[in-house]
Amino acid sequence: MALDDSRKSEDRFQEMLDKLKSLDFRITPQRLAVLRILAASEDHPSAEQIFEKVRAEFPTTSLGTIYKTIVLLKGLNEVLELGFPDGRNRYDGIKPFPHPHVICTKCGKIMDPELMGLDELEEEVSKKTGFIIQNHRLDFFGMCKECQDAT
Amino acid sequence: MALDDSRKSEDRFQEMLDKLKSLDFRITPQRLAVLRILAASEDHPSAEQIFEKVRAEFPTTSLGTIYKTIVLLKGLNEVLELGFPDGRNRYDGIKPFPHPHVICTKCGKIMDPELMGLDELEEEVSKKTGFIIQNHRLDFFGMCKECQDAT
DNA sequence: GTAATTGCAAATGGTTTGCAGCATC
DNA sequence: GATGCTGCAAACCATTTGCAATTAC
Repeated sequence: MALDDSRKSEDRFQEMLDKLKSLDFRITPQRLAVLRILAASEDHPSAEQIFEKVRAEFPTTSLGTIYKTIVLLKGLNEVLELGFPDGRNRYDGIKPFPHPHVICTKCGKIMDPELMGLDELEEEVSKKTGFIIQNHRLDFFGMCKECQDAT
Repeated sequence: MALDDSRKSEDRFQEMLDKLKSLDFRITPQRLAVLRILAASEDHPSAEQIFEKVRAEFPTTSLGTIYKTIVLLKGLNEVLELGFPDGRNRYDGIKPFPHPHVICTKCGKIMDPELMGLDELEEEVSKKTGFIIQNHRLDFFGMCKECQDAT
């Protein structure tokens, strides 16, 4: 991880921690571990993956606590849940707002491409349908460079 | 339903039926019922909703058979599955290819807005990430006109 | 001290699976 | 008549829930 990334991760961790403190939620070692991992994970980890990492530094933690912490952070808009119908949900604590994703259907890698023009699309949809749009989700599915080369 | 819609629905039904026949799948009353309902449903029904409608005309049908038929049609690219992480999946047998959806978070209504420029977006993503894109999913979430007025 | 949080275990629920009997071709 | 399909019931499995014990404040 580059110095710049490590700096961003720390900032993001502090941001989430401040939010929890300001709302009088209790700061437990388990929650701190989840925050630290979410702030440092560029790879959109699953609940299970977060669990394994938390366990490494705090072995008594249970999976239920991971889920409860995620629910809490979702409610505070501090983590973005990428729900998938096969039940393998993934989480993004770095950019906890809607943004497009590119997902490798072979290895499961998830990346964030930078795309313009989504806000305009949202406005177009609103005009054409009369909906008040609150949220969106845009996923592209395909095969990543590494998996292509591995063929 | 307008005459035009009823005509389209019949065409679509025939299209799916022909596909099943050409591939030597057996034509059962249950399958015919599912095809007819999918071809006529603009509202992106759930498996349960398809089940209820099939049951109305063919009471011994089981939910398992509905799911098996859906799996079959998915494999033939004759139905689009809109999977949701809460397990309430919805199906589109009329336009069985990726297209954007607008979803009412209050009443569950799903509409198809006509949007341009998605193919270009797909190409942009491919260039920027090196992925070969095979598929995509674009959902907008919000509140429909009727639910706004009901407030 | 007390109210929130944890850890454990059981429940949830849409979908999938296995299999015996039945219907299609 | 052989094979594929149906109906039933059990299994699946990530997530949620209930509750007694523990911990942050």
